[in-house]
Amino acid sequence: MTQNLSIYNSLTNTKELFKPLKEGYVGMYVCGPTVYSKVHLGNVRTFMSFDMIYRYFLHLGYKVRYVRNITDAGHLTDDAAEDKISTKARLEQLEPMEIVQKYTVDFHQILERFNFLPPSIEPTATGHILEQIEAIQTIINNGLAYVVNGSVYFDVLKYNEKEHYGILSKRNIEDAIENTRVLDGQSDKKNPQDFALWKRAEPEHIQRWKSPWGIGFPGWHLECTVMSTKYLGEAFDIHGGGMDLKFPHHECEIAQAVACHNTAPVKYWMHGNMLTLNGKKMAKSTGNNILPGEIFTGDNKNLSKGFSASVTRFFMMQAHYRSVLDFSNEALLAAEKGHQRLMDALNLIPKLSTSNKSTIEVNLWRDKCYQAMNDDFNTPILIAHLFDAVKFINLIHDGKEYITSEDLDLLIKTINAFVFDVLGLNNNAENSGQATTQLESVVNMFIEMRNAARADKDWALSDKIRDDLAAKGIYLKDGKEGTTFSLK
RNA sequence: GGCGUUGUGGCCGAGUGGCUAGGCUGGGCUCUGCAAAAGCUCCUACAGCGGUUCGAAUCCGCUCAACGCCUCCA
Repeated sequence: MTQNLSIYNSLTNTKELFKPLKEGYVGMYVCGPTVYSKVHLGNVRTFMSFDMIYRYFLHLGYKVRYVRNITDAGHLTDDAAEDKISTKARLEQLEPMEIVQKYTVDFHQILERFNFLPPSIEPTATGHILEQIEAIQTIINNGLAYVVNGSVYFDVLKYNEKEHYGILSKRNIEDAIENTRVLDGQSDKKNPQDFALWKRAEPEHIQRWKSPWGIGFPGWHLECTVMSTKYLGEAFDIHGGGMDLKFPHHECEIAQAVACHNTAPVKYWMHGNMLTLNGKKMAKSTGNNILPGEIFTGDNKNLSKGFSASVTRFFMMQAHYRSVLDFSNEALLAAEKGHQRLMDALNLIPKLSTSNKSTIEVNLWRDKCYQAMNDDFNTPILIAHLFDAVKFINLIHDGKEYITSEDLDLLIKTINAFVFDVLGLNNNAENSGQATTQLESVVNMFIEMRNAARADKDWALSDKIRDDLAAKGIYLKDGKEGTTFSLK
């Protein structure tokens, strides 16, 4: 089962059979958030894709070390020698680490709400300044970086003499040079393509550390190289991130790693695609975004109502992680109904009766689920198969198909594994054990009263009970084998 | 301007050189006191124009459109 998993590798632009560097183990690094503001739903999508991937590896029995960093040292902006975190800090009269703390907590709370598994290690850039300085020194020693006025730059042209800068993003440095815009304040660089490894801190700059080249702060590409190497080794299996990080960020990571260790750092590069809103990429800077909190409350001009975390997750899992997904209220409403249908079927499982023969091929169905996931984590196909199971369950419940207890066990085991362990969905209706049991007994009481009324053909009372319960979010359904209810 | 991706039925979204995606919506039927649910069923698409092929929506070319990266960005 684990042998035929194939992964689309952005480095080769092909699907490749996944073979871990060390049998049975997976090392995975994913670029985490810059904690200078609230994450928006687009950010969440990428992390969710890799959460699903992490979950599937675990499900297959791999020992996974999943590293996802927190960028708390800030990134350079193009027009000032200071970074986002420091800029915001001054505006709000807060310590940089106060901003970091605030938005790190926010990030964690959001992910927890969406039922994310925590990564194995969540290192911070500020916690690895020493390692970054060491790496810079190594690159300088290897002749691939130079020092100017207290800053250190990576010498892209020099690197490109022996290596290919652009191997991931499929660019040629020569083309890049021709098309580079002339930017102000880059006179320190030998070449516009060069990127900062260490940046001198201006006097007003708040985040600053001592280094052999003076007081400053690390360049934004370096932390990922240093932290991935430290926790996963000089070469590791999977590096993930959003499509928009491919260039320059990931390209620079490759160059830095090669410059340090003379070895390609990553075997499989994976890139999740963007979540768009109104056909455009979500971005903090343009205001074209939805915050996760707004999804829950519905407090956004693009939303007619709030949606649960699990519905949102289901919506995202209905698209392949490498496809652009467009967010819309209409799509969310559709996802909500589909999600409900899936959960209703799962709730029906305990009520199924078994037979001495099966009229459905559970083994075949199960294999199809694995085939879908093994084909580059194709969750939309998996979900299509899950709806086949929904149909099975409903038909068995209606007495139109039959299943043995062995097959039922397999069905339950498989569907639970995929719905809850791999896709990470929640079944809200069965969340709180005791409360649910008590609610169930009370609702069943009403159902009995209503059945008595129906037996007397007292439709007025019967309908009143149904309508009043519906008004409280409890919906009755009259099936062949009695009345059941669902919560909304 | 350079590099790249995409264009699928009312909507969202998979996939494929010839064979059902799936979800949502709408129509019909079964069931039902009614409704809901469930089941069955119908509406059967692949931007446009050429080319390759026995056969293309799937491969190639061009056109149009959209998006992403080239600057911080999931």
